[in-house]
Amino acid sequence: MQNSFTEENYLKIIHALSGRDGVEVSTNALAESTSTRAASVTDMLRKLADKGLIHYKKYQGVTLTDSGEKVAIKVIRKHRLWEVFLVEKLGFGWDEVHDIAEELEHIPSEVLVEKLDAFLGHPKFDPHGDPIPDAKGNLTEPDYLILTDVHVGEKVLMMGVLDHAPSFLQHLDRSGITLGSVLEVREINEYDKSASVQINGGPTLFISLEVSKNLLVQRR
Amino acid sequence: MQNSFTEENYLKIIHALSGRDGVEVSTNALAESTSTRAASVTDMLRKLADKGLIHYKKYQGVTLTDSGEKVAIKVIRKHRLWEVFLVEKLGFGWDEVHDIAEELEHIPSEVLVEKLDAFLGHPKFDPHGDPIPDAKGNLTEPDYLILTDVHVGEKVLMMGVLDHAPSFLQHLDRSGITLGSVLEVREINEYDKSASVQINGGPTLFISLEVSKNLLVQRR
DNA sequence: TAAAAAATTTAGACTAACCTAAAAATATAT
DNA sequence: ATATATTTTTAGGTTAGTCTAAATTTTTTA
Repeated sequence: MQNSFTEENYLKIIHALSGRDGVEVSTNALAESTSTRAASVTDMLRKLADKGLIHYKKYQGVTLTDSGEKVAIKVIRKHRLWEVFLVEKLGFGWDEVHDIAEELEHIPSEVLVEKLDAFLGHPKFDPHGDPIPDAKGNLTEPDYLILTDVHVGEKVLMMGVLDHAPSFLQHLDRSGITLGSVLEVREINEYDKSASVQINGGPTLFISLEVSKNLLVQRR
Repeated sequence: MQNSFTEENYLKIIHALSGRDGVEVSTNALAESTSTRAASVTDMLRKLADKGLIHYKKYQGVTLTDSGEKVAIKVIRKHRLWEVFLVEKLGFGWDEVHDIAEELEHIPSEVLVEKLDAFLGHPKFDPHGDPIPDAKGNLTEPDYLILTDVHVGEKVLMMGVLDHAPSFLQHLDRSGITLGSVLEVREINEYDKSASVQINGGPTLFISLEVSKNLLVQRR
């Protein structure tokens, strides 16, 4: 049986909120993320549970079943592949593609996804550095550091972002920080934890804690 | 205001059934084309009329208003551009793309369409030879002949198909007939109007009236 | 041109996905 | 440990798009 646009969105969001360790997701958290009311979420959870896509006991929160996880990962694969297409082929900025990919991710057709993947050269990461699940549904989150965990003097490689908000991404653009940038932490301000960071051996700039918390990096 | 997936489909189908001269389309014809019942069509027509997208008087059939025409042509533009993408970039066959394009055509975003158009090199025709409306909504149907109107001895260029059914397109593939093929009518059978046609100066084959009726060609 | 047939619309219902308001269960705090 | 606050569910409603069955209008035919 085929899942609806809405069902796919719930599964995707449960996957995201559930995290790597598959922790229970609350009704309210889902209401927040789906921009609906808790009562509507309860309706949908009953439906998803009936279809065997989630584990649901009243008042206890939900987790994905294996079958629900499979669906969620397929949606994520499609979302991230379309984002690569939009940026690499159509020339969109990384701050512009989320909403469009949000629509494209629900286009059904296995063969479309596989042909798109091949056309794009089987990319491993999307324009925000998020890993793209393979055709079999294997999704391995690389264990990056957050910039706040980097010590003064260390040089790291910019690998991804946690916040995908256009305003955040545009801020990075204005700072000259993109995927692959080399960041050297020069100084950390004791008072507000802001950092002085040298970008690609060039200009040094101040990065607020808020920004640091959303930058995923890799040592060396 | 934004039109729904379903509304867009009705407008697109009314456009198709209405033809160049904008003739009235009947409720039953729409029921047939949308795979719904006449009663459902009536409901939708009232809604589209309320939105000013169609001219509708009870029992009299419908035509598009200027505003409805605009929406229909935008959908057609998207459908045909996505078909070009699927065939030219992803390597689908012309017999495989209709259903996928049927989904993609409803993805909203003006800028997506324009970037896609540019990426594809502003194509004028889709993989079935149908003209692609430009960004301003100008759609000029070229006046092709149907193969049945071609006389014995004439050489024509294969420009498009009227039937988009996969089985028909696959039949053409097997016959070696594609867009751009040169067809020379050698003989027309008086009895069943089947034709002997030489393809690209090579093999000559028999083409039934049913097939001839669906081939759009141009004198050269 | 009246009767029969066909096409269309109306009436009343259904499902998916949402809502508000109220009730029930769980969590927190004194 | 009980009262209060928070979270979640239930109950009952709404809208878009569909349905069937019945009523109405238009078209065809005799």
